[in-house]
Amino acid sequence: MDVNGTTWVVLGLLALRPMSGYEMKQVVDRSTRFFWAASYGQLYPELGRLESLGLVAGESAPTGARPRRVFTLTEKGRDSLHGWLRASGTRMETRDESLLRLFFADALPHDEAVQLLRARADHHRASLMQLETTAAAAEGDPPFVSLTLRYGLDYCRWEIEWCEAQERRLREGT
Amino acid sequence: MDVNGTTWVVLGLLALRPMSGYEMKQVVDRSTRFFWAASYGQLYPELGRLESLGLVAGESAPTGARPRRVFTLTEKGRDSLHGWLRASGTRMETRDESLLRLFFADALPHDEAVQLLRARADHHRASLMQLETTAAAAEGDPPFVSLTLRYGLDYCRWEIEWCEAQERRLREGT
DNA sequence: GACGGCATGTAAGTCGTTACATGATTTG
DNA sequence: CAAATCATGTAACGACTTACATGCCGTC
Repeated sequence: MDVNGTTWVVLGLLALRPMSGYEMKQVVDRSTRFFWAASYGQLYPELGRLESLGLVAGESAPTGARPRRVFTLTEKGRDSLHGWLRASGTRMETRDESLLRLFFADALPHDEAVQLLRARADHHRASLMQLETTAAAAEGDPPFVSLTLRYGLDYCRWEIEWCEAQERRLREGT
Repeated sequence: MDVNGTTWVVLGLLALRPMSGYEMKQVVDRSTRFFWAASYGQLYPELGRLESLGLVAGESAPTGARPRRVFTLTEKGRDSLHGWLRASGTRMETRDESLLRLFFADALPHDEAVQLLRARADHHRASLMQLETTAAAAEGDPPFVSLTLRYGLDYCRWEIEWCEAQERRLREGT
């Protein structure tokens, strides 16, 4: 059937409620973006593909004269989604420039190297604030949607504490 | 000067010691891979490019009749590396299929959804064991190299605890 | 002498982002 | 009426992986 990551984003979002491609992008940017991003260049072609496979059904729902297509999950689409949710593949990839810097930080004078921990903590402090704003407007989310939001909050807090603890350790340890 | 992520991997590794492209791949696969992977298809072309820019210098160092090139960091290369280490860009991207599943888990019966937390914990338990093996053979690493290893260990432990705690919470909360 | 590891390199293909083109609608 | 937002779509580019091609070396 030929799937990719975007497939599951599309099917998963439509399991929550019918929506347009434009709306999907907005939802992704406020939620899964932190662990799974998606762009228009992926979303729109994938919607067309999944429609031709019969996993989603598109219906015209214009706003006045402005064209607009709203998609629904078909039974077949729901089956695929459930199949993936029950599957066990656990692909996990990260590109973390700040950790890469830390890894090579021995090339820097010790003081400057330790500073990198502070920069990393700051970055996660900013993410935390952003997530807290999101959380404030997230009443009534389904339980597992709010569980991943909680994950984001807990993870940021852990990162901040870890960086602070290591900074202390390195300053004392000298 | 036109840089990419592989640029910093190459320069950073050569700051540790001179090595060949083949060796770089091995080192990456045992260390930065978890937060910054690199393949031959990136490493070899990048080494050629950086050599022509004068940031690294290649020297022939065959093993018998088997050709082999060992690269060294030039002064210019060291300057570039320091520039990047002091820069503040903090690009951070993640593709975490297991979190994506969790986000969409409301489409599943509650029991099965909770199971996803166990699968995620198991995955991190496996990573932890792998890192512990790495750690056992990591005496004498430079301080910030072992700091990132410690990060991996601490992060895995935190993930496992988080999943277990949430699983308990969801089972009790019903 | 077969197999696994050393060693370099590239071609093909996938994945993903960015930026643009187009045009309707709402809001200040 | 200008600017922001709604809405769809694609083209070009860059990042990355996989698999292959090639051949030497050590060891069982």
